[in-house]
Amino acid sequence: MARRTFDRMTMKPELAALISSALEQLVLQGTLADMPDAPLQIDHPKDPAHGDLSCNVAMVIAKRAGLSPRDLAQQVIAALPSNNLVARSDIAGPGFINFFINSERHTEVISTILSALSTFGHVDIGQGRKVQVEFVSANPTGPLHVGHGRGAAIGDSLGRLLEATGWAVQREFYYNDAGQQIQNLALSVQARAMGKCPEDADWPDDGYQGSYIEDVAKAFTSQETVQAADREITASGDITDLNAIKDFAVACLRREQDQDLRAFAVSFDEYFLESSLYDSGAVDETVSKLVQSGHTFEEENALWLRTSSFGDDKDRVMRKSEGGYTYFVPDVAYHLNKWQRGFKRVINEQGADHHSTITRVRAGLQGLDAGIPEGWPEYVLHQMVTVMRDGAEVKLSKRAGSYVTLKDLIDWVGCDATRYFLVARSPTSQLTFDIDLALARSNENPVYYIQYAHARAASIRRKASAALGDDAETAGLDHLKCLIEPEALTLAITLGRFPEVVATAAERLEPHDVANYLRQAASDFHTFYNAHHILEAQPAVMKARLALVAASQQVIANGLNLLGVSAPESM
RNA sequence: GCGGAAUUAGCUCAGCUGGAUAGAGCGUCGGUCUACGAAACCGAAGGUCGCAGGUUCGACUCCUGCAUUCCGCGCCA
Repeated sequence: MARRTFDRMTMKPELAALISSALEQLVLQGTLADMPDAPLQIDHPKDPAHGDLSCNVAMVIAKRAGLSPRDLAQQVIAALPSNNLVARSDIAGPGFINFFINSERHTEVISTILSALSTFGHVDIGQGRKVQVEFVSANPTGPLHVGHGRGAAIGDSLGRLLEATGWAVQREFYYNDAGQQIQNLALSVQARAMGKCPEDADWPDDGYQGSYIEDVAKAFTSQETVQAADREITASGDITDLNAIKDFAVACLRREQDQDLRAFAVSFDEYFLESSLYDSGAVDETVSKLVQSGHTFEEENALWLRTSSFGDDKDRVMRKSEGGYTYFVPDVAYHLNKWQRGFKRVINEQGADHHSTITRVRAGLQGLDAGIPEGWPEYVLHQMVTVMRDGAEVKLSKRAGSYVTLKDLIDWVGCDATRYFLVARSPTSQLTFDIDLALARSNENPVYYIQYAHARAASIRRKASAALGDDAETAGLDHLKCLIEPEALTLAITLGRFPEVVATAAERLEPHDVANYLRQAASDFHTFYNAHHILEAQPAVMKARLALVAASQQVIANGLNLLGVSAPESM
């Protein structure tokens, strides 16, 4: 039912139906023994000479039919029912059937866009089902770095894509606020508060060295008050009270991370604290369930989980000989909690350096015998980011010391460019972030290239509306058959592909598809703009072109929105 | 050593889950503003898709080896 919104917006299913009935016809005639079992494959050819859509069915079934692909293709074409979609069809190459679509069918999408507006591209695949996207999930032990930025850009964009495809999305940030690293944080702040430096002999092992630790220490000793997402803490100033330092430091860094994320236009529905799993007893409960299920054993004073019976290469310690749990135990408890909250679908976006945790967490969940499917949860892993400037790698940040922060990037190149660059490449590729390119205000820079297309469209429409009033675009919908130039038709075809791009990007969990599409859409728009004057054409043509411009602006805005990048009216 | 990811034009990267002559952008070279925004457009040059086999009508895509790079491999998180 909901699928039909999608179907109406693309011509593929319509063409598939025509070909299917042609094949049925051939079966009735006895030319074919039966219908092909695989679904028909219909593609957009790269070469315009190969038509608008093409189908390979003749090559696929030729052998079984005992005919040459080209002969079979000829028969398929002859058996095609009459319709208003296909203007012409050809046989090409080894047996492709190429279809040329009636140009009115290409431009009718303009009406669809101008009535759907910001919902054009939405496709109801999820049908309101719940999905959780967990991303960023940085430890509150320091500022967010560029890797977190990549996770934030990808995760948030995934959320937007899933929303656009009909899912009820919940965005969650998991705070590891209970482990050894938090202890190190508190010790580092304490050391700073006592006037020590990382160079000193008695500086804590594995202490954090960035200058932000000094800031936290100063704030603590001067008894400042910090407002983090869900709590307010005033520092006692007592530098012997390690727990007080810990709570205060965590609050400080959470606040800083929250501010960075806000500057990055990323927000969350839920901040889930690891410590709450200890407080509620969920961790102990998880452990005893695993023990009951018989998937654990004791050895050398420690409790182990047989992760190797769930695909891990060796078994893993759950409870250390000194009594504490290893980090993946609360992770399992956390994911059980997600399952119990009713998320039949969960997507975790993380850095690829955490790859090894996947097997462990899934193994723990299987060991619970809680009816959780084997491949749950899903993971999207992104590879490392390196930052280049003036041809050299940038490694240090003033504030964090050892890594470039997300805030550094936003300060250098702005939120839009940062988000675009971090989301525009496949998560599986290592990413080189070129500061000089991101700063360029020219066609070197894809962000500005796309935004410029949007601003240009807005500018023409402002001029048109001042000269002609606001209804010229609507009137243009009655004259769409005036759009006959190849540049106009190419643009309209590209605009019409948008819902398919959104659906595919959401299904494959690959937001960079949208970035690539936008570059194509912007390019087609610029080409059309340069080839044909809009405001000086004959009235009917002018109005039709204005409608096309309005539709282009809308689609580019919708696409940029999926990436969390702004769509400026002027630049 | 084991596991994961990557390898495509000088550079940065796509390649729609197996389709036609492998594509963009940048860079290089050459054109286009007395008209709606030149932050743009048009054209040219540029390739052994890391290497070797295999699967089939058809392979950058799938399978098996090999090479190189990155990331993991703790009773750290």
